[in-house]
Amino acid sequence: MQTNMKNVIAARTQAVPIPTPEGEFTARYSAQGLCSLEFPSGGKPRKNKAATARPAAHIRRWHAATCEALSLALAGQPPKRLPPIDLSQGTEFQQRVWRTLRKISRGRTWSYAQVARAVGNPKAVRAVGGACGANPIPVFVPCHRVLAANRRLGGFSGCLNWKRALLKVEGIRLPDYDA
DNA sequence: TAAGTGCGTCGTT
DNA sequence: AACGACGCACTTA
Repeated sequence: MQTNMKNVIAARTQAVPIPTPEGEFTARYSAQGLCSLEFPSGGKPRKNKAATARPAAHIRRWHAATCEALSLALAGQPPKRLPPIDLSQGTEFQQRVWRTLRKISRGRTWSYAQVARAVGNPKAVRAVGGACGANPIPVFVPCHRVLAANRRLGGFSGCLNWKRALLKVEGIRLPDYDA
């Protein structure tokens, strides 16, 4: 994605921290809803980082849903409610992939090839991997449920341990050699 | 079986 | 034109 586009998005979105036992996630909201979720970075305590303005009421509502859903997800539980999900920043192909990922139910896994078939480009297997890597809302758009064909772990844009952890709390067993 | 190599394929940069 | 969060066929031990 072009950097200037990123800047535009950054300028029009609001970042809100989410403290969890696992560290501080960051949620970003556009006018349409939750547009990105970031894993805790390095574990910085976050100093007096330019105290962002108190979010508007509708964003506070969305954020409450996000926090609750994230907390549940980290425990392997389904969300009671979710904020609106804004995937509009992706390309056509990426959005097709991301929408497909949302259909993978909790506790199940698909292969990259399966996802490729589902989006109608059976041969675009590697491209699906690329789209997963570009997923702006991990956890809620469950790219961690996509494994390589041999049922090995495959990759993850964040640290692979997050993928392992999320699969684990969902009760998904991986071959020993991935442990 | 297990591990390694090579190559097709396709969206993105 | 180059690069992957892949998959598959095909060696080697």
